[in-house]
Amino acid sequence: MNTKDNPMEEHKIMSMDADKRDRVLNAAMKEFAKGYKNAVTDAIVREAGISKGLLFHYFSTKKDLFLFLHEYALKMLISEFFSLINLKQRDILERWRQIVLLKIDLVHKYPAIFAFVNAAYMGENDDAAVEINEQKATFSDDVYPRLFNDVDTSLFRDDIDPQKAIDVIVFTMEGYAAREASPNKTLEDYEPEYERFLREVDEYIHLLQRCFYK
Amino acid sequence: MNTKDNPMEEHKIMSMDADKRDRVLNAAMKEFAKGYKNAVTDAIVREAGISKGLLFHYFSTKKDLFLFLHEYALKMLISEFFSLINLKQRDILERWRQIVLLKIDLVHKYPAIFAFVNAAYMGENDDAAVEINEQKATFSDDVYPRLFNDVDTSLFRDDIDPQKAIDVIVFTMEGYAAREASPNKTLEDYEPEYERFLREVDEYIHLLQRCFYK
Amino acid sequence: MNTKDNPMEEHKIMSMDADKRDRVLNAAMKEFAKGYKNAVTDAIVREAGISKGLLFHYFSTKKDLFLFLHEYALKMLISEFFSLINLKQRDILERWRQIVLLKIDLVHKYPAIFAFVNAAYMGENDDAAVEINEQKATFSDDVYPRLFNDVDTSLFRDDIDPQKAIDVIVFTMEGYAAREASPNKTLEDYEPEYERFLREVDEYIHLLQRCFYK
Amino acid sequence: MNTKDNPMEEHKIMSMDADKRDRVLNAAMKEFAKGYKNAVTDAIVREAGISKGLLFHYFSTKKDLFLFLHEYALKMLISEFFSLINLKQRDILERWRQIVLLKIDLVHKYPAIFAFVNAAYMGENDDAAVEINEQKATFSDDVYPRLFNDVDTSLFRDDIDPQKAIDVIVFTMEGYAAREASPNKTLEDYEPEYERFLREVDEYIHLLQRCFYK
DNA sequence: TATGAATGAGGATTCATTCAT
DNA sequence: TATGAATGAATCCTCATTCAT
Repeated sequence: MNTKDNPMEEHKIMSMDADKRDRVLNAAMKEFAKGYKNAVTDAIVREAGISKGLLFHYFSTKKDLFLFLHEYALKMLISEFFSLINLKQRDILERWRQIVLLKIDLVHKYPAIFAFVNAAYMGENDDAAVEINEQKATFSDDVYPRLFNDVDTSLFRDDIDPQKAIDVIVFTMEGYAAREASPNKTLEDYEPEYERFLREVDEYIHLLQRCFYK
Repeated sequence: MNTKDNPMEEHKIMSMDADKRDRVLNAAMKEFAKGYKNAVTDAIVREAGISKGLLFHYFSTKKDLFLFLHEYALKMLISEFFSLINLKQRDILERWRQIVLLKIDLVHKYPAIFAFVNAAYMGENDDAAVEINEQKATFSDDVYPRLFNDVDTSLFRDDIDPQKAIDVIVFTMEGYAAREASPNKTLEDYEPEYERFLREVDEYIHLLQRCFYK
Repeated sequence: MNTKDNPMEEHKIMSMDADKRDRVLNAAMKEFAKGYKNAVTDAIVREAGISKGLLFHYFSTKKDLFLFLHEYALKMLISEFFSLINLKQRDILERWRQIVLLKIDLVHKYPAIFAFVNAAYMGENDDAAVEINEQKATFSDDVYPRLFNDVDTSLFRDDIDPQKAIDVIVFTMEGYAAREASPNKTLEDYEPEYERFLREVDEYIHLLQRCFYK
Repeated sequence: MNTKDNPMEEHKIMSMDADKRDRVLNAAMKEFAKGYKNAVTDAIVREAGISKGLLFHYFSTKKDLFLFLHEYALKMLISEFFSLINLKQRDILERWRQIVLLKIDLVHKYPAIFAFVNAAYMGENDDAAVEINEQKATFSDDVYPRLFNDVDTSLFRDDIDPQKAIDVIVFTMEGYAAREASPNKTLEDYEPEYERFLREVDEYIHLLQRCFYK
């Protein structure tokens, strides 16, 4: 992930006019949210208002576009995320509450990006799938340490392994999010539920505080 | 879910010679593990050793085959799973250990089925995707209650909500499984890791016992 | 059309049990009413309640079945028609009235046969189309002379060519029938119109009587 | 039928290079002369010298192509026909002679179009068949009134219904044309017969003049 | 850079016909 | 005779990618 061989910085598309580039990338994300195979390049160029030829001038293949986009989306979300989170708060459970609120904000700010990243699967055996999974792995390897390495483990009871406790907290945090997220729901469907989400998250937090903290 | 009006029992394919049917269904699962769109009917018939015409004699469309297969796979796994699990053990953490072992067994017994069910996506907005999601939802609605409704909640500390505690346990159980499962790994890759898995699972179990139980 | 090389008499199907044969031929007519290409052998055997193999035992190809059926239907209609018509009446206009009534009767008695014969086109360039057209030509060559050769030409004005007058009458008779027949109408649609038909036919007859007859 | 919202004018194909478009439409007509089902898209593109993809770029389905073609052919024949006919001549029998000559001209000028329009069936119960029939009905409803509404009925004998007389004339005109036209004949087959045709047409005309006119 | 017409291999589905029983 | 499972060539349509301008 060092800057030297970062494919993004050197990608042809970066020399495109910024406005147009945004149109292309947004159109592509929107289309790829259907899944790689279901996405059609024609729809992308139509939505972006550019020609087929130009798309393939900048991205030599559909796969190239997809891979670039995935990396781009992931990087954008990460940098946005870390620019907003307050890493001063070293109580992991309090941080969790913060993360939940931040995630809700980001989903609203970049709904298309989330939809795209979630849908980015491509079917397991495809050649590009490997690269995608590597990107996702890199994402985790990059993000989780930054989020959870510096937490204040002195808050935990002395008779428990802090790393395992952190794991349980993270699994719960993500498990709950996954349970509430349904592929068929739209942003509007979530709106009326936020209060419940926050209340339930607090209940998990309190439970874990009572059990894991001194 | 009762056997009488189970659409599976009445499916044309059930009148096919059992051996051949198994070849077809296995070939189809293997191919669909790539994802719906990536799967090619030609590959299925080649692998199954039957003609294209015969496949479409039994399944009127690719989608029909896919949907049948998904239901079939889910039902088979569920029934196999429940025929092996000991529901007498009402300590949820002990039951978890059992489930882990059972899952490892089943993954070895039916690797293709697991690969298929995991990969079964179809691209978000397809009409059939809705059916798949319904099947998956039905699966959860059917399986989780049977696994976790009758656990002995008297083991939990009196000052915690047992349902939330169960949630945390289930999230941990599944989160750990998901973290260790990688789409790029084959069965052989897991082999040398089982001891570590079991040790780590035990560590989570002990942590939660110490924190959640009286 | 002489008996010696009449393919019908010698056709394999004639050795089939009469009831079953009727089921087959009716089913086939019904299906071929959609047009040759649109007709599906599966539908025929399903409707007839016989096996695919048996159909192809009796008719070596779909084309054979179609051709046999066409000849069969035409012959049946002709013989039925001539068994009912009174050829004593030698006034061509009176005979026309008779023909109209007879045709209405026959359409009601054998709706499927009429539907089939009308639809029997097969697309011009097809190899079988030639044979069909020959059968239709033979039909005309066979029927028209029997219907119109023996009419009483002495009724016509002396200053007109009787053959041309007969032509005009036949053209009118058939043109009117074609104009009223619509491919989208069913038998029921015609029901309430018969009175109008008969009245209009009479008007043409009177017009031609007044103009052509002495 | 007004030009403004004529769907033809707006069809994608109209943006194709005129030469190529003609090749495509001619090839399609030639192929569809076999009937809708017998026509094969491969043959069309081979004959037109374009790729499969291009055909389906302009016509989203085979049916779309067929329907467009039918409307196109009908419209072209009608406009050509009316641009040539002299509607000053209000004697219907004289007009008939004109129509016959005109038709012969048109059949020579556009043999493929005539072949196509005659063969355009599609099999009775298809949804598109309904549209075809509507187009044909519109055609008749459009053409006949323009041809026969303004004829000079004062020429007819006072004791006959002019409308019925016109009907008889039209039926004769069309009946004779249909009798002489055989689906198996090619243009060359007709060549040596024109003199006979014209003579016979004149005979019918004289017969009807003598009988129907004052 | 920018266009969009053109390509053609690839894929799902149909259906007449065969053949072992 | 009778069955119906099995075949596979034929057909419509899709879509990533190229290329002349």
